[in-house]
Amino acid sequence: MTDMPFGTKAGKLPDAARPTALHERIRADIEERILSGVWPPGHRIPFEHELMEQYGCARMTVNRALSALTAAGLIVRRRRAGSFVAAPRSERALMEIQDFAAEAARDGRPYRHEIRARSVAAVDVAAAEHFGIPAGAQALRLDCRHWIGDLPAAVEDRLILLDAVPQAGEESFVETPPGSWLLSRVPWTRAEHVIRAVNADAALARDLGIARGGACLVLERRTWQADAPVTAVRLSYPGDRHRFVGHFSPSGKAG
Amino acid sequence: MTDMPFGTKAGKLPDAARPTALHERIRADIEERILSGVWPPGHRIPFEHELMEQYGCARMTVNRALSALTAAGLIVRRRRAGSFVAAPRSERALMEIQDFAAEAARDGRPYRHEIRARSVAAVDVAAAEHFGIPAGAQALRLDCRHWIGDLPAAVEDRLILLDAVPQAGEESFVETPPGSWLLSRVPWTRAEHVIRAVNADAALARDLGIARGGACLVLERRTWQADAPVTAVRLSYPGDRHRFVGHFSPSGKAG
DNA sequence: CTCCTGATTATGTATAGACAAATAACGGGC
DNA sequence: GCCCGTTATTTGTCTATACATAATCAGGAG
Repeated sequence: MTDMPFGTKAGKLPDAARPTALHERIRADIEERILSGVWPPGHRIPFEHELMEQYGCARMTVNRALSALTAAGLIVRRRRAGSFVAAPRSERALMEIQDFAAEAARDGRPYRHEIRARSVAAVDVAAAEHFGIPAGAQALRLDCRHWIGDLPAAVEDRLILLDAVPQAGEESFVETPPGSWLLSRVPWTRAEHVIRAVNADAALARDLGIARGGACLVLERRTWQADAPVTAVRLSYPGDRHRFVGHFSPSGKAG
Repeated sequence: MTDMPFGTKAGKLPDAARPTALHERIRADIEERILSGVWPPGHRIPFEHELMEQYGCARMTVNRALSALTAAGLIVRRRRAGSFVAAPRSERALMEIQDFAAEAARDGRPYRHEIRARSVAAVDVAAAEHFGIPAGAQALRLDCRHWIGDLPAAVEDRLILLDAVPQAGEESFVETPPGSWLLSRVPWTRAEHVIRAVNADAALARDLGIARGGACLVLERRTWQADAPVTAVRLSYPGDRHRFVGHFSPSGKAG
């Protein structure tokens, strides 16, 4: 290998558009395995030493790829121990707003949730319209209410696509609310949030314990894994008891 | 220098906590100059060659710092030309939601805004309370309304601190609404957003052309530049005509 | 004057080697 | 068995060098 010219490695594969730089390709390879779930959170990824041999390159090149993944928050590195797939980021900007347990803990008030309905069925036209996803696929539908202290904090109407998350079918969600459960188990590649304000109708007012017509925050979130929908949720909060807070800095990290 | 051990450079300054790694320090130094406005958008930062001499290190070390800044979107690099301070990011997650002109353009409807009040004064106790910033400093207070087509889209109540943005005192904001004006001129280091839902009182209902008690989205944003407040704004939107949309992907980039 | 070409220059990628720092694992002393 | 210091391993940082790539610029041909 000592005679091998530098820029000539990995000979140009006849493949389509691949990342041109080797460190980029290594990074993409690993990222793909993490996002696809092949390497779950906590999994130890190969040592720099091993990757270096696997790709036939210098350690600096591998290191560069892993540093990028570290910066992106996808892996965590520990000297002497190795590099590990990071726990799915829970606090990415708007993400944090559904972590009721954490919010309650900050205030020193007890948090709990109740599952009010749970069913497995194909996504019908009404549900598809409601959540903005295609109809037909098998999905778990959950109706859930969150409490902080003795006041309702939110009503949650959620769909979990069983194609993407088959193990959700076995889960009761009595111990862990569906949001946290998904957050800690399922990596996502894209998420979309919509925030609206609505006046509570009779049912919502009753469920949230507020006056009819009271202003409510509605958060709709849809999450994809490589263009396949994972989950869609509509969370309704009493407007006078809940606010969404986001911190930003130019580096992109949440505060 | 050939005999100089590697890790011993820059001898430990008696300073307080500084970034430990040199590439980290270079990155932080440059970031600071960009965010503080010393190097405005478009400014060419020193060549790797120059920085390398300035810090007495190898090019790889400088390159690493600049690569990080590129990944963060703070600089843009062009071969043969050099590295330049990037234009302020305009679409960072929630940031986009106030760009009425863009929103209107998407829909093909005309956008306009009106300045309903404009005054310069020291921040009094009531305003300090209202916006959550310290009282005392000289500030420009703006009351503004945004229209999309012939419907009111939002009411804006804003404070611009003249210590941080002195040139705002000379600006009428008739051509460019204050949000866009600030976004394109003033870099920020930290921003905080709060989103709430409220029932419109009589004044707000009148200004937005909605029924009294109608649900409204309220966005409060505060922006700092190195711990000094830059601007604070409260935007109120009709809940049935406005929604906040955010796209996220794991790499942290907005979609 | 225009178009093409080649030189120049700054960034992009990669190497091989070296030392530093942290820490998991091992082994000995009690 | 438990505590503690030593060792080995892995990541973190940096160097000095090399060649690749892209874009600008100057010069020459038409």
